[in-house]
Amino acid sequence: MGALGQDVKARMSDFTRRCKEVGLSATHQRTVIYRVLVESRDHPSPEVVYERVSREIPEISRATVYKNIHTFIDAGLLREVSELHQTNRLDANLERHHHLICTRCRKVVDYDDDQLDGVRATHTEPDGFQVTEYRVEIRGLCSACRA
Amino acid sequence: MGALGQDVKARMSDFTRRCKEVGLSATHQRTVIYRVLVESRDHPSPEVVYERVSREIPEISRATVYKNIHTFIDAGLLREVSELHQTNRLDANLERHHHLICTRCRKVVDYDDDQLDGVRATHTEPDGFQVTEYRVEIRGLCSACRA
DNA sequence: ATAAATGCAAAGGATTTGCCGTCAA
DNA sequence: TTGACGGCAAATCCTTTGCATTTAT
Repeated sequence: MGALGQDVKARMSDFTRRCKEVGLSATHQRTVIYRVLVESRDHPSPEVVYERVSREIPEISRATVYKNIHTFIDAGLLREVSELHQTNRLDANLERHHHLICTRCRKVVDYDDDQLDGVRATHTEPDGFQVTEYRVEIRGLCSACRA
Repeated sequence: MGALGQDVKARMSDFTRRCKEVGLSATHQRTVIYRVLVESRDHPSPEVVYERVSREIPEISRATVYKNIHTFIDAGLLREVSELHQTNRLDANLERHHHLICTRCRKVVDYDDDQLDGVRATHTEPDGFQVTEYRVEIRGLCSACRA
């Protein structure tokens, strides 16, 4: 078993433990969905997760996949790459700037900070990417949602 | 006219100029859509843009708003806050890390970099936000899309 | 028994597409 | 008079919801 295998094993026992902590039953469906997620390195969409899980559980429904993705996110077992996926959000400000994003109400506020403008990766061409821009996303709760 | 007003004026002439450059007619609809975007500080969704534009042009259709948003993005007149809004993208890696995002094919790759982990805003509570996390998004073209 | 979890199908929301009419070069 | 643009409606894609059934405790 290679390094990834070890990792999957460790994360699956985290999964089991966390399920107990929050009172979730680790059903067969949930276990397979979570394992597929842990084994995926490509940040799959729910549809892709559904496809992959379907190979092991052909009868599974999309609803189960979607519901459990939410369940895992609520339990802190899973994250979204972007919280802004429900609808497009537009920005006519073409100057270099960053964003404050409220993870609760999805408010987005521009944030200018020279210090952040200087952010650079250590590696010049990370993973073969031709980098065009570094953007810092500052996540948290806006003043209204903190209250 | 306040500072924002000046800004809107300047950006609208950028708009007109850029339209000429790329051979787009600056129709009434386009001009109003773009002005609404420039005047909006809340990073609106296409639906919200449609509502705001509708006040001035009640007959406008959503299709026109959506089509022109794409047109503006292609022309470099407008940006998306997140390129990952068409579908959710999941991440079971709970360790602190950052992302490389290909703006063409939407590939997302994890990126670990101690240097980026140290990124902090200059202001302790920017805009009243209670910050929980700083994430750096490195945008560019992946090796496949560069080719 | 009781609550939680699944699956199906329908509904809902966001976005895109096809098509046709109109307008300007 | 040709191509670009706008508007309508249908289609599509993604996601959620309601409800009946099953499963676990």
